[in-house]
Amino acid sequence: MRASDIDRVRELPIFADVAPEIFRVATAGAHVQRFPAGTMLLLEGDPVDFLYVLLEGQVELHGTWNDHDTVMTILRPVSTLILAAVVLDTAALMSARTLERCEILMIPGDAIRTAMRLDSHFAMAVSRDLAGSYRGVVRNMKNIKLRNSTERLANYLLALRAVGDGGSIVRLHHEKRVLASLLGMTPENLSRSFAALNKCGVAVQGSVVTLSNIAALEHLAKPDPLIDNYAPRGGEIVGDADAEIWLSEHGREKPR
Amino acid sequence: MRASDIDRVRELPIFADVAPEIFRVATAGAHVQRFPAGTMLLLEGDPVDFLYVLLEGQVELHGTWNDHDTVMTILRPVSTLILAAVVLDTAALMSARTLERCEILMIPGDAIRTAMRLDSHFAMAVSRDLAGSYRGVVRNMKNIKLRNSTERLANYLLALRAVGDGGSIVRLHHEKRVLASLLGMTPENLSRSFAALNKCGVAVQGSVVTLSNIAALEHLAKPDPLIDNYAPRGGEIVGDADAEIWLSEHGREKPR
DNA sequence: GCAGGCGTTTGATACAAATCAAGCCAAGCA
DNA sequence: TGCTTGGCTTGATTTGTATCAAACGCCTGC
Repeated sequence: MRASDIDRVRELPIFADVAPEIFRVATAGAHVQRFPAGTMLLLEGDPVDFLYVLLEGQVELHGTWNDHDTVMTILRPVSTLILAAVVLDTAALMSARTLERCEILMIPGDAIRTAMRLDSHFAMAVSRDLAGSYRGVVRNMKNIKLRNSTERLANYLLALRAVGDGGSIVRLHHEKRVLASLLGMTPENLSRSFAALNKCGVAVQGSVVTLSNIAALEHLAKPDPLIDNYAPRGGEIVGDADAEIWLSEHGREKPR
Repeated sequence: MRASDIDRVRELPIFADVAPEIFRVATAGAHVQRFPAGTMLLLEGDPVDFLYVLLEGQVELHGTWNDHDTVMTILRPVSTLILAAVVLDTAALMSARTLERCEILMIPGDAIRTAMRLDSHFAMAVSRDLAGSYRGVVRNMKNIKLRNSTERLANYLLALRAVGDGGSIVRLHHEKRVLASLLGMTPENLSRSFAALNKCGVAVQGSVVTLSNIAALEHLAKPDPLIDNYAPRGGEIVGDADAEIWLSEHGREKPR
């Protein structure tokens, strides 16, 4: 591994508190690898030998059943992939595919488990990462079970705005068919949901979306801090445990 | 805490490998409490001060939004509740309610976090529990996004059979309206889904379900080890990492 | 420039699920 | 016994979503 890579890895949340010698154990046999867009990194059901850490690019996790498939989440840097499977030393439940050119750190699963055994701080960091991921899926599940597709889209747009510059113009990060699957609908219905949001001041042109009436959009979307992982709840001070928040396409919470 | 309670707690997966002095730290200030059926243990958004360990009874975790609510999972002994929130020291994303009389061990969150810092084996056990929970929700999510309601019911019945005695008669563990919400449908549609499964040999009488044509039911359900957490995949030997499996109403995987 | 391909949009239709409204049934109780 | 209650079922209807089909726009490669 190159020195510049080591520096970047050092900054990952899961390695923040780790002693130097443990860091060496954890990253023993680790290497950074580059993948082109559209690469299948991992198929669901595969045994997992490496922990993947996404340093650059976007990766989609998706699931398949009976000739259907659905995008479960989309990860952006810096995120771990399949940490749960590594911790349990078991098969992956989701497939992973690069959506664009990616740079990924691959760490042998054994090294991760050994480092956890040797350093409680590292094991705690892993726990925090997993706890954040767990809560991410729970939020996602509430989103799917409690809202209809237009409401999900509206909240997605508001979340995009919140993690961006907060202006009234947001850019979609993915192809619409990918976004549709992530939001649990068909591409056709994503189109129609966008059309339905016209009356809330939403205008789409390619991947650029203009939100000209945030109040109306919020009235329809009814964003909720227990589902949508952004922005502190009304008037609270930022800085406490849960106010520091981070979004990865309705993905996971940021472990502290 | 009574000596008999201590013995039971000792057997919990997360305390299996823990040194005696750490066990004492972790359970400092812990106590067992009994709750009647229908008790709200925790409201979503509440700060979480205790880790709950369900020793007896059933607890439902549910989420709310905009006057709707949905059952996210149902836990049976022995399970931890809201471990993720305890690890991150943050607010709960789901409400918890007892479905029947329950016996619950309550451990101060501070004690858990301290014990994790002191003992890497305990921190690893927490990681495994969280990893199992994470994978449980992922399975649940795939179930919801990839299957229609009748398919979900069919798989639920097969899962019940698998964790039971494997006979052709299974007992539903919950009221039908709770089951309906858990499976992501209305009570009315649960009725209709049961009716639709008649042609696969499914007959319902109250909470007793007779499955007289497993082959037909499986043909419709198409159970998948990457969604339905029971039974080893075809012909594999039980005993390896993931074959030892355990179901809690499509809940979580058993941490080893 | 033009042809082809692919992602997207639009419309028509079919299907699935939620909702609304009765009615049923068994348990609890006066 | 008769009454009420709550959970469950059944039917009619509406709403939401998927599917099918066609057309459009855009980019690419020839």
